[in-house]
Amino acid sequence: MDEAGLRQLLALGGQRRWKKGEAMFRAGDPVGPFFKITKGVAVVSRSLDDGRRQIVLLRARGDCLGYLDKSGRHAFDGEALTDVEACAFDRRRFDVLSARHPDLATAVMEMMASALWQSGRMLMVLGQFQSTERVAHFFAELHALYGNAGVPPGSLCLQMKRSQIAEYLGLRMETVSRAIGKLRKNKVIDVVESDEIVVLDPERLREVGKFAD
Amino acid sequence: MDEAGLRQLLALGGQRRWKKGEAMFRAGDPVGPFFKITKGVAVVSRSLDDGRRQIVLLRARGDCLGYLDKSGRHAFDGEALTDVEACAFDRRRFDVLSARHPDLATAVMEMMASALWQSGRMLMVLGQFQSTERVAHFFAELHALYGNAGVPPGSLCLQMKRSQIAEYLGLRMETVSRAIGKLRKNKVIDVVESDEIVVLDPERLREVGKFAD
DNA sequence: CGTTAGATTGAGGGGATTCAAAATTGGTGG
DNA sequence: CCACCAATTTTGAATCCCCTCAATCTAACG
Repeated sequence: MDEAGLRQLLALGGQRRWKKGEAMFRAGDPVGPFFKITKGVAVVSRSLDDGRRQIVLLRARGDCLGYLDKSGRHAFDGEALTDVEACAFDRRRFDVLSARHPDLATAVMEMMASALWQSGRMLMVLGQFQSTERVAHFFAELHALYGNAGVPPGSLCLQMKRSQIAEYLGLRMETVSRAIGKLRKNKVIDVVESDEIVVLDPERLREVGKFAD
Repeated sequence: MDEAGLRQLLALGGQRRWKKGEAMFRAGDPVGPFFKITKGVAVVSRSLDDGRRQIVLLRARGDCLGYLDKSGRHAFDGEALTDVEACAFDRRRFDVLSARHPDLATAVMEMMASALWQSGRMLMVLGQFQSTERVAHFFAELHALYGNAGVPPGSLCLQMKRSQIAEYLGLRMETVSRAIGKLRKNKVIDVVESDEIVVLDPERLREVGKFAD
């Protein structure tokens, strides 16, 4: 994307912040701007009136969220998992700009394609994997992500409580805890301070979690 | 989209056909053109080497498939569920055209957004619903689709074997069969000829299946 | 009428859930 | 620095739901 376009794009975005646990948007609310995260982690989720909740997507720095609408209203809930900072983009002005800049439209499509690919993988995980496989897959996924972004090799900071991991993996908190225990007993991972885990055997972790690419 | 653009678009597409059960593309294969279905139903799926398989998306007339790639290779399997006819579009030429026609880019984005919305809903189904809820949800979804497209009100032609429904809902064939039996006993649906079901009580079907909009 | 593919039904076992208790962690103020 | 409390995690026991494996039933077809 050329410089002028990039400057215009940045000009569109107002910086916004949320505290850990705060709602960024709620399903059913009229849609406002959408967001591109510059700091922190957020989750996109969906809830039933009986309390059941499913986390649909994890979003970190560089990812966008809040763009899915059903006739002008948010289709999902968005929540700050940690403290979050994000750029807010006005939809209409963004659309106008992207009509003039094909590169931008391409970037949006690539983002959506990546989200689709990821959720296709999660459908496999939720539909076919059992608990230990799901948890291993989750750790392997984080391991692959952190692989790029520093920290001592093999060390993962979860930033999610067991109950949130459970909501992501379609399990109960206790089941997640038991699965972690099993992986620990098998020396695949180690747990330090309950929200930091160390990958002892990446090979086996990917194997148990059927994690490819 | 204007007429000239539409004509160009159609000129891009070669018509292709598949017999019921045939593979349209396979995960790992180099990507070719993508497809827009003009007749029949197809499924997008993903398999593990141990034989477990998850159907990720159902695609009917008007839907596109085969556009998701991971560095030039198909990320999923595509299969004709019934006999299928589709328009095949060359990616590169399509991209060139869509760069000149913002409307086309918008249409693609809307298609992807709809697929994302749908798979978000399926994540909820697979992660949180129990068997009868899943099956009811599935029927309610079909009911809503067929609602538009004729046939006597309440009558659904499945076109899927129990084992395929099972692969879609993350269950076993036998469990699907039992769930159907339960819905039948409760007079929510009735079964005729094993691949045609009649919705007796749409209200309760949507209720059991937590189906909204 | 026999054959075959698909659907249903039954019995038994296993994995995840539920509910409850115990252990650990984290935060706060003394 | 430690005591104390709240929040979270872990563990245990009982239950439930789904899966597995097998047998039976049904429908379509030669």
